[in-house]
Formats: sequence, C-alpha cells, structure tokens
Amino acid sequence: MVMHSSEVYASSPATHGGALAALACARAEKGGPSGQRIADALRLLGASVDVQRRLVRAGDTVYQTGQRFSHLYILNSGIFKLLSLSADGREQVAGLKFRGDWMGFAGIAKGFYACDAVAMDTGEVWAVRYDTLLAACARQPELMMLLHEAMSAEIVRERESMLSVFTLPADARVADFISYWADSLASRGLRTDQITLCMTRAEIGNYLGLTLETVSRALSKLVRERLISFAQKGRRDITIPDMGLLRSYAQRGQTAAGHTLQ
Amino acid sequence: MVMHSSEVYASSPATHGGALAALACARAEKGGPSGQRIADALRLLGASVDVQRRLVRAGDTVYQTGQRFSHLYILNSGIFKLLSLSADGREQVAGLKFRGDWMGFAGIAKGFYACDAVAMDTGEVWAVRYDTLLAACARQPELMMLLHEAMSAEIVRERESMLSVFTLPADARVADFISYWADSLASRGLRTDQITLCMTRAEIGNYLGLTLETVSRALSKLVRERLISFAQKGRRDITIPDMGLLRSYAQRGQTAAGHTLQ
DNA sequence: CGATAGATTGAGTAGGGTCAAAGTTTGTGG
DNA sequence: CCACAAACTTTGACCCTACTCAATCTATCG
Repeated sequence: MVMHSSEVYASSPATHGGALAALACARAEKGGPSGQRIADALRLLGASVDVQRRLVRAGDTVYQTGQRFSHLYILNSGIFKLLSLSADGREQVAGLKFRGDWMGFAGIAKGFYACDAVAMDTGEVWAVRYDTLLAACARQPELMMLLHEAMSAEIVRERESMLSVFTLPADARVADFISYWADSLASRGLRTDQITLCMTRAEIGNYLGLTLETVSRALSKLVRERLISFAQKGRRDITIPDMGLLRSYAQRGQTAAGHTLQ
Repeated sequence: MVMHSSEVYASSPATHGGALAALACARAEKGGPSGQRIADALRLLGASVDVQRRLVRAGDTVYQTGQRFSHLYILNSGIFKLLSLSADGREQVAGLKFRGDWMGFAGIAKGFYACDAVAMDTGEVWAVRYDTLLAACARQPELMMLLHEAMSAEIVRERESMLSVFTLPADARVADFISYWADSLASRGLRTDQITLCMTRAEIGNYLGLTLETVSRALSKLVRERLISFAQKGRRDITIPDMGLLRSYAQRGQTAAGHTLQ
C-alpha cells in the first residue's frame, strides 16, 4: 500500500484555522495510538443509536446480495469479506473489513445490498437501522461526520486497490496485499508479528485479480526472497521479518510495469 | 427545528424498511425520464445551501491533490476527470464525472484532496462548503440522504469498474467503457447517438489499466465488428449503431477470462 | 505549410493464465 | 486415534494476451 503519512504531516497541523477541517484532519490520522480512534468511534456510535450486537463465526453471513437494504453494520471484532455476486453466478471478493469498518454502504444508493457480507473469523457485528442512524446524525453532527468519514475512507481504499491492480505486477500485488493486511491490523492495535490470512489462495487471487496459481507462486517467491515466512505447520500463518522491506518491494513494481500516462 | 425531522424518521414503520427505504428505493431507480432525478437533486441542493457557481473550460482544475479539503463540488454540466497523482509523479485517471456527480469525497477522510479534478469540457461546477453542507444536512434529512446516496453511488461505481477490470479482456473492457459513457449520458437525458470521448487513447488506457496501443487496437476491432463507428473526420466522435450489441459484447468476456473463485 | 501531439499498425516478447499432476492439510466417521 | 476423503496448495509445462518498441500516418494549430 502506498503510504500517505508523509503527506499527512506535510499539511502541518499548527497553521490550520477552521474547527471543522481541523477535526477532519485529526480524524484522518490513521489509527493513532493502537486504534484509539476506532474505539472512540464505536463508543460514540453505541452511545448515540440503538445497536443490535451479534456474535458471528467463520462462514456466517450478515446480509446477502439482493436483500432489501435496511441496516448498516459496523464490525466490532473479527474479519469479514464482501462477496459481490454477479448475475451469471461468479463471485468476486469486493472488499475486506476489519474492526471499526462499516458494511452495507453500497445498499444506500441501490436500495438493496450489493454483496454478501461473510465472516471469516469469529467476531462481533453491530447492526444499526439506517433510518434511525439518519435521525441520530441530524441530532449529532459528530456522528454524521463519523459516517461520512467511513464512506469516504471506503472510496479512498477502493481507489488505492485500483491503483495497485493497474500498476503492480503479480508479486508486488501480493506483497502489497500482505502489507495492507498487516497495516489494517496494526492501525487497530492488533498484533502483526504473526498474521493469519484467513483466505484461500483462490480468494486472495480473486480479490487481487490473479489466479490461485499465481498467488501461490508469488508467495513462494516472497518466501524465497525472505520478505515473508510461513509458520512451521501450515501455510496460512505468515511472519513478516521487516515490514519496510516488504512495503518497498510492493512499490518497486510501479516502475517495472507500464501504464504510464503519455 | 431539528426535532421535527428526527421525529419523522423515528416514527417510520418498523416492518421492513418503511417510508425511508421506500424513498431510497425510488431514488435508486436510475435517471428516470431523462435525468429528472438529477435536476431535482440540483434544485434541492441549490435551495438548501449556498453554492458558488463556476464556469469551467477544458483543462481547468477545480481542486488539486494535497490541497486542504474544504468544499465538495457538484457538476452541473460538462465532464470532469479525477486524476490521482501518486508520490512518484505518475498519473492515474481515477474517475469520470458527469452532470449531477459529486467530487471531492475522498477528501473527507484524508483532510486534503486525493486527486486533481480537471474539466475535459466546458461546463459549470457548484462548490459547497463542507461544513455548511453538514449543517444544512442536519436541518434537512433529504439533503443528507442525497449526499449519502451520492457517496454510496461512487462506491458502487468503483466496485463495478473493479469487476470489469478483473473479468474482462481488453476489447470487452473498452466496449464496457464506451457503454458506460453512453449510459452516463443517457441517464442524464443527453444525446447518445453521437458521443465524443474527450480523452486521448493514453487517458482511456490509463483509466482502464491498458496501454494506449491496446486501446487503439480494441477500438479498431470494435469498428471492424461494426459495434461502433467513427465520425467521418477525426476519431474522437463515436456512433453506436446498437447499444444492446455493444453491451452484450462487453459482458461476453466474463466467460472467456478466468479469475473464477475456485 | 511545417511542427507537434495524437493515433494506428506491425513485430517481437514476457507475464501471467490454463491445464495437469503431485503433495499437504483439515475434517469426519469408524 | 487412525484412516480416508475432500479441500487446498504447490509446482511444472505450455500458450496467449497484452505490453514494448518502433515506424508511419493523421489531425490541429501556430
């Protein structure tokens, strides 16, 4: 993933005027000290609206494609994948969700959910009625900002994936994926010394626009180059000796691949 | 004053979505009779908040990457491209915007604009201060829904591009791009018998994750297969004899290409 | 009317898809 | 607890699509 932290700091915090923008800027700083921001957001949400808490286990579905849109879902713990099912029955992993992420945004415009939200892990999801949420947002601007920020972040994230897909060769894309996963955990204050990709090679490939064989080969190559290593038993648990190295490998591809403008 | 609107939503029937969802659903119907919905949205916006209208010509920029986020922009007429500039100086066409579309959403989460918004045509843009808009949204739930719907639509659109990129071969991707352009015009009540792609081959390629040569070849092939034809002079104006044919060609690729989940 | 940006087309190449054959886990039932 | 099956993974060989490089052609604007 392309790091934007330098750009964040470039807009030096001291010189700003305007309370709103300052707040937005503060929010934009990813994670803060081990996901404090997410904890605050969840607290605000829980205090402002009526949430239905639900425990899920791997494989559970929170909503399905085509169902009437009614709720937004916020992930309190666990990891989810969003599967968009095209008309002809093919599946596409359209997104990954971690603690603090919202799910169901696409339903707002369409009136029905645009994908299946499937748990890949045990966890807890909070459901919020959208109409209730709107009402609460009208009363509480902070909540509205929270919501907008979450939607905006999803737009940003999707654009970043796009960029990664267009500019990186397969190896780098997989490296980028692993970095993204690790960053996602890190920014939520979770451990990253040993991460478990709870997805099959086929799912990873589907998410990255690659075949499962290519993902497998890319992983083998990353191991060979000592950028990652597998845990002794099984090939799902990954250790990253040096995040910096992995991240720079992921960005190296930009020059190698074409797709330049002009 | 705020209480009034919140009561409306709080009292919506608890069956399965209620009045709100019904409204959302009505909104979800694309375009309606020649862009009536967009006209309504613009009217509502103009009536609810203070907008700065600005005329633009091809090449004009309304905001730039890294600038402090402050306004959202709504396109009243003309066509825009969003250019995301990566750290190493490479450009990426991250999106296309038509009448009624919003620009600048990515800035909400980041605190600064994530791309350049560049006019590709003469047109008119409306600028709205984000903080003012938030205040207006709190007063007027309809406006808030409008905003949410626009953000949601952007998420949906981005996912669709992703799907297209992953599942379609180059020819189909270009066909899909032209269909998208035509649909975008049609849903806004604009003419589609002769459309002008105001982008170079390089830009189109960049937007689709292809090289300019591949785009050129794809266009030539589409002409050969009589799915499109160029205007006599120049190769920028395209005529589509049969939208249905073009669209089915665009989707044909799904079976040809791999990337299936297992 | 030249100059320059953009478009087309061809030839060659390579990255990643496809097909295929083992190998490894995981899970289930006896 | 073991054994077998099913699912997942790895690796190899081959091939095709789309990228690269390069030459030529076409528009547009001074």
